[in-house]
Amino acid sequence: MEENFKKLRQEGFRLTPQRASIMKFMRDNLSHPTAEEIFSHIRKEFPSISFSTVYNTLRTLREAGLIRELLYSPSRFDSNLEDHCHLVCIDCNKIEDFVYSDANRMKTEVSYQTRFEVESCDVGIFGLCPGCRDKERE
Amino acid sequence: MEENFKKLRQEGFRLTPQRASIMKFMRDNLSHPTAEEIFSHIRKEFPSISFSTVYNTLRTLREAGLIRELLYSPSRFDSNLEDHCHLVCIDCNKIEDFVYSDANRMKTEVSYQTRFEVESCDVGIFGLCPGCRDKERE
DNA sequence: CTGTATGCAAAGGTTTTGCATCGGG
DNA sequence: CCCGATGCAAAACCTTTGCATACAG
Repeated sequence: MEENFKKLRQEGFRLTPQRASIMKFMRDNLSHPTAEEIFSHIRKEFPSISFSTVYNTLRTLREAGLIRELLYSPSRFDSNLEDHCHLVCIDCNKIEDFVYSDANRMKTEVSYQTRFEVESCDVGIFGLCPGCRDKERE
Repeated sequence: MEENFKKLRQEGFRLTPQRASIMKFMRDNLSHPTAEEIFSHIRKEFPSISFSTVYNTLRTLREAGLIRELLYSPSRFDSNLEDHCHLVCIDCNKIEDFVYSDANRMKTEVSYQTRFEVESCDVGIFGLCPGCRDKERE
């Protein structure tokens, strides 16, 4: 935890009590909470905290590389029902397909090792598409 | 395409010109369009089409099993920065982790075979968690 | 002290819903 | 013909932004 506080400061952000509380909650919580869930929990300790502080803090933590966000918004629609990877550009938001032959093996592994009933899967690979990568280097 | 029309009807939905047009657009379009992009395109053919028809149609096509939707909303936050799978329950929306050892190999494969600069990945496996699976069978 | 973070309210963007009318089967 | 689909408007939901105040460094 101290390490995370240090990293936050190294990235040029201040360590406020609200931020520390959210960071602790995230560390102790494996359930991938939504902003709403985080807000509800933190409010017990900081009754006056606002939604915007929660959102701002989450963005800050994301920018400091301390958390990741699972997000597709707006949602996207795909008529390709075969399991395949999506190469998602974090800059221009374009999505390309990438055929990944092991998708089925992965699903089988989950079915085999857990009691989860697998229906479909989506592999998102996030990064920079060739165009945006070149732009970034200019 | 005829096959898709047939399946739509088999699932108990009507085939309207608007739906047929959206289905054709989805089939010809590999770019994972958003509802807004679909709306803009379909409006050229049906100037009077409304956003709600687009959304309703997309839900219908999803329910008929003709398209899939890439969506996490509201977004979720994860302090586990290691690459891992998420088992997402499509009924109760809970997310569990599943360690998938091949995540790195997958990223390497993408780096190797494409000019995409990989930063992170997220493997979503969708289905029913044990609890909801049992509930469904009652 | 200085400038960033907070809290509030308001706006922005995305998706859903209610309802009268239309039209597919 | 009937019931589901459309189109419109309004609401609901999720997230971001602007601004005055508070407080971390």
